[in-house]
Amino acid sequence: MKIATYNVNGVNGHLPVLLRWLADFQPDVVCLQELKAPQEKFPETAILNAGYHAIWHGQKSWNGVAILAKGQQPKETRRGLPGDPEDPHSRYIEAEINGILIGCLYLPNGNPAPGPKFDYKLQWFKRLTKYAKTLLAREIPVILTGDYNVIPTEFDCHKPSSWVDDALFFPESREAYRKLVAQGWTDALRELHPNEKIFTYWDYFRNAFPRNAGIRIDHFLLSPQIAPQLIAAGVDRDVRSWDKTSDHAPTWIELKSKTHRKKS
DNA sequence: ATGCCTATTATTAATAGA
Repeated sequence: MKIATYNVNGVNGHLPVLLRWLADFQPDVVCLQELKAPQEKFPETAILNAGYHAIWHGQKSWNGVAILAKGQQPKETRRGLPGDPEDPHSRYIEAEINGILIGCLYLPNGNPAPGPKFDYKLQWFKRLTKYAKTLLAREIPVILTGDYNVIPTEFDCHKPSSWVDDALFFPESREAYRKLVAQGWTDALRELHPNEKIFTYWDYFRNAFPRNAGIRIDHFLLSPQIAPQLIAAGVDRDVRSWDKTSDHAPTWIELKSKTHRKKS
């Protein structure tokens, strides 16, 4: 079972790239962020024609998240994080698929930092961390994936010195991520590739992709009830080189199916 | 130190992204 996360940076603006990638890669589940489309402008028909059923939470201009499942309807279990009913941003949606609870999140960017946007980022992080703890307490297979907008360590970026004034790399952001993972989550890509430079985002600026000046900010966190099934993880870097592409690349994991697990 | 580039919304400039 292949599960991917992809910050599309405009689901309509980059629809051709999304459809081409879906056709090539054939993931079973996809979490999308930055739809940048209101609820009624989600390209449901095009995605259905590609073989995927979807749930989504749109928003005009910014944010927006979706979960796609190949050949089946995702069973929605939540939209919006608990803790602030007034929060107007569409940044969290959750579904049950094949007995796995999948949370798709788009954590706030937080720039410029410090400032009110950074405060919002840390507040949102707190809500996520609190909610994540309740998920772990249920002792079920859970995957929290998406654009965390956090560079976890110096090793997760091309040149740490150029990110020190950025909300993605602020000590508070990294500490919040560290605390979240320390609840008992497995950072899937780092787990399987502890010594590899892995990037999921490259600036449109500065010729960043050809220079491989990237950062790792799209993450998969696995609960202990699903982590043992992790068999592969990676980034579809090629997609970042396509014409009219997002500044993120699709990031994915592969899980052993339960029936196979019993054999090994 | 700053802007670089790109998408969206709304009119050619502002805002946000990271």
